[in-house]
Amino acid sequence: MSQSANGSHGIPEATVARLPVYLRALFQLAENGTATVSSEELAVAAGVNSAKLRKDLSHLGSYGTRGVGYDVEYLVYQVSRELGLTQDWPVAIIGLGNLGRALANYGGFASRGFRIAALLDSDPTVVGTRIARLTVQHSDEMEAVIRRQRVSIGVIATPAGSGQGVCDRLVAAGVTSILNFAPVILSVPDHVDVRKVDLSIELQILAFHAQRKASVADRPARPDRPDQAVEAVEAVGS
Amino acid sequence: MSQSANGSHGIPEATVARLPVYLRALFQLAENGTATVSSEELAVAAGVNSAKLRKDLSHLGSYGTRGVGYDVEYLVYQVSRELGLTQDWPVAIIGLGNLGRALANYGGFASRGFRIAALLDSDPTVVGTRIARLTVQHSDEMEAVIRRQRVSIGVIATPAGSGQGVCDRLVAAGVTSILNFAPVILSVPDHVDVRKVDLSIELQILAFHAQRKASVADRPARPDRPDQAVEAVEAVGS
DNA sequence: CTGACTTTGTGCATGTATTCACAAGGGCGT
DNA sequence: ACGCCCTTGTGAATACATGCACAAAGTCAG
Repeated sequence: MSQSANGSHGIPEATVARLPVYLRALFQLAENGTATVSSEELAVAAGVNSAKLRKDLSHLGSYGTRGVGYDVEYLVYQVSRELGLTQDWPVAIIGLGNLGRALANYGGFASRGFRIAALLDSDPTVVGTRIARLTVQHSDEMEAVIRRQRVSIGVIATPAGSGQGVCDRLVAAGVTSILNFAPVILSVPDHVDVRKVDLSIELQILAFHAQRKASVADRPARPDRPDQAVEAVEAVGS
Repeated sequence: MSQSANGSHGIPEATVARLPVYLRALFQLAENGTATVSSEELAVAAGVNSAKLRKDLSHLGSYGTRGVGYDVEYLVYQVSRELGLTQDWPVAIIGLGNLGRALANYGGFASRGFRIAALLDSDPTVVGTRIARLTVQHSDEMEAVIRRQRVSIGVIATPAGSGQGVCDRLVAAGVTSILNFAPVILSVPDHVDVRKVDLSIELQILAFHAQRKASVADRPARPDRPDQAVEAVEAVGS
């Protein structure tokens, strides 16, 4: 076959970011007992354009059947494999405040290859407590725990102030994938991947669009309130 | 005409997504007492290329001074205003499981114009409890509460199964901005904005890159394990 | 007042992503 | 066995985003 596309470094970033969405839609279909799905149906379920979906899937290989569609189970396997979900990814969560606890208890976390292997915190009143069947260990043990458990993904759920420090120690201990929930911009060496999840940023983006909608709807003028100055400094830390 | 850019619908989406990051960097600088900042410095603090930063800011207007840089306080105000943060955005959180509670207690949430105005849940054992100075109300009250509090942004923190239903009710009650934490693809009318925050998706993206790194480092062959089939259906619900 | 120096704002080239539209390919009924 | 019909996979067109490189515009020293 004309195997071209699927090569080992050929998948665009935008496509990678959508594969998990497709995977979720596929699981839903499988749950419903659907055996076969067309690009159009899957695209609707995933909330994207069908041409985009087909092009995305074509980067993994030619797994559809013309005139029929895609076999759901087979496609689930191919996408999972491409994303690396057929192997085990031990995850460590650092910081067990409200958010860290929520993450530790979140069911969907553990599924699909991700396994919470360690919980770490520096607060002595939290260390030693059990959360989601694991005992919280002290941050001093970070390096040892990471090596022992072969942790490959670190989740930072600390206050902003500790974010960079924790990140540096994770990197030093050999972690090369980091998911950051702390509202701080992390700097890391090139070989380390960081993804951030930041609800404050998402809210601000929503506010931008909401403001636009409001100013269009009401009246094209007076979108702001010039009399009320913004309060200058807002602590970014915990 | 030189003034062109700043028009009422001229800001690219990619730029909007970065403005909150710049804002955070600016707050940090202001906290340090920095009065003026160059595009290069700000770019480093925000983790982007300086040309990109300048182009982004140029979409809001010409707020820098050549040879000097940007006045931090003034830029904070301009970016805040552009994002709509100079006005009040009442937020309702629906679903007060681990995640909802973490969000309600999250300090950074309340700052910068966002104000938690209501907490809603359908579980009778949760309704009536107080979280972060607010009493949890029953979901049945959703429409009334949203109108009374003039809620404009809804945060969905329910299990996946309830996500679409809650979303529909929010939309029906007039909410046009939704932040979705439930692992489900929401479908909404065109005039409604949805942003999703999905840690499982972020982890999968990290896994993809980690896998690539591993297979490049180890040996260019054998990136997959053909003997170990993927376990087929994984419930997506809570 | 002048000229050297700094940093912005932006034209242009390049790269990446999306979407259209259709030929290529495969199933299925007859 | 054949041809119709459906859906994939992809070339080509378009739209969007990034980054270089520099002229325009300001500061500041003397």
